[in-house]
Amino acid sequence: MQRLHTVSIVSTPLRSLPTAAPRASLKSGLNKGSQTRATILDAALGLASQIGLEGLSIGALAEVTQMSKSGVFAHFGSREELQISVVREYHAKFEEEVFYPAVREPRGLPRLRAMFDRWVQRVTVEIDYGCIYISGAVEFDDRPGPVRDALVSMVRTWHDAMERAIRIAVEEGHLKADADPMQMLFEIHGLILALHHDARFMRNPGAIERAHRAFERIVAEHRTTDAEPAPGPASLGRQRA
Amino acid sequence: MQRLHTVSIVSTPLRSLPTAAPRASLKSGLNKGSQTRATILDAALGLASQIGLEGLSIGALAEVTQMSKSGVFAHFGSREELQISVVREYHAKFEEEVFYPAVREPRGLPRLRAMFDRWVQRVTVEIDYGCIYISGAVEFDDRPGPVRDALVSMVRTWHDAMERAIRIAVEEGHLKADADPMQMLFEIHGLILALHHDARFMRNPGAIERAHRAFERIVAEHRTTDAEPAPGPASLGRQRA
DNA sequence: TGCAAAATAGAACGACCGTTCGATTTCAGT
DNA sequence: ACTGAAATCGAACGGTCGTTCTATTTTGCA
Repeated sequence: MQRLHTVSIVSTPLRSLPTAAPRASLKSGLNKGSQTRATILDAALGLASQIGLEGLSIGALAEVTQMSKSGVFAHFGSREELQISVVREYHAKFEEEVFYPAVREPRGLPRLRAMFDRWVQRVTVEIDYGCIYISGAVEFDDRPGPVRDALVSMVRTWHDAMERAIRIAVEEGHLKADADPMQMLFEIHGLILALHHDARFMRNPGAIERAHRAFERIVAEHRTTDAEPAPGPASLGRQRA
Repeated sequence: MQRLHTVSIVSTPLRSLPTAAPRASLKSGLNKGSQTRATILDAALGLASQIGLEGLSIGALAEVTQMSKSGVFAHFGSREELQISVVREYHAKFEEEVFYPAVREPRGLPRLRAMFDRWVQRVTVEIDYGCIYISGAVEFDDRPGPVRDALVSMVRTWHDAMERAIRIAVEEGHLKADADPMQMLFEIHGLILALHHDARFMRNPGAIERAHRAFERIVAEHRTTDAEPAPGPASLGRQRA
């Protein structure tokens, strides 16, 4: 029993167990076991983001990884545990690509902007990959159980981090004191969801630009006069198309 | 081979047949057949909005409607056709509850506001019911086929109607001439998605108020000085909690 | 009222699902 | 190199799925 993967992004109930608790080798930490487990998990991530967490099947996963069904199964003990592991894996990837780089930016507007930019990237880079937070939220919105709980917990963690970034931008004097962080988060999150919808489902081009424009409008509305300069039109083309 | 399904809400290819075209009885138009078909469809609608279009199973549907599997099946000919029928049924309900009443409001801002208000209601009244447009978009965003096509077509139809309402508000002089209807639609749609997410998945109270506040902010930003009066705080409590 | 047609039931199908279990192979520490 | 443990396989299970077929009941018009 050792604790692996936390929920991180700070400030969440924390707590976790490795589900199956393999007798870890003392050094490298990479048994043959955890190695193939990682391989499976990676394949599962891709598969789940295409057909959804509910669509994830052990049989399909076995085929993709060239293993036997029981071989795959043994690593997780149950389908549900596999789903939860996938959620955790996605969360880890999300942190690595969105949160950690952004939090290294200076406090206030720059950090907030970095968070949004990277969030947008994550949602659109996965234009053929799918955001598990979003698809999972829809799949499990009235399907109680551990998978839903895991999803809610991790989405909330990320939202909290985002809200904190907004709050800091107020503290730093970049945003007006009467800005409502929860309201701003609500609206910004809406932009991400609309982007996901328009880009992935409707296949409308130009959704990325619209999301950025809307974000800048929201920021502009709450910005103090002495805040750091607007990003200018250059920032619209900043991210790789 | 006959061509079926309309899209309606005006201005779309139009055309329709009842999917299976039963030899209709000349008067009431309600065979025993189409009667039970309607019953099944109603149950399917409820079931699909809980577990999703993909989760819809003929067996479960048979159990709910107290029929045999083959009895249910016979009405649609295939699971896929059942799914498409459900989508169409939802579309019809959506039109009836959102579009038609709103389009009876005066052109311009009042109509636009009515559309949004009713849209919000539709998404939140179904707080234990689920919006098939939203869940379907996520389920089928990379699952090509007739179901996806039907979904896209109907969502696009509604979005077009909404965009037209915005454009009319500009023509009527309620919104500034430089307002960008597609951009506004993008942002407003984001509010609906965020509302759905926060209310249904995160179970955050206050999402409805936040959606309305954000909408008013968007409108205020583009409103001309001589437009009709702002709705005042009363409108926030207007819809049944 | 009678009778064809429509609607429904019931059983069976092959396919895939998650899961269990015992046998077998591969790994890692000595 | 040996050996116990970990990892993997292969077959089988009961269950549900969508679908097909044939029989039976119900319906609606003459």
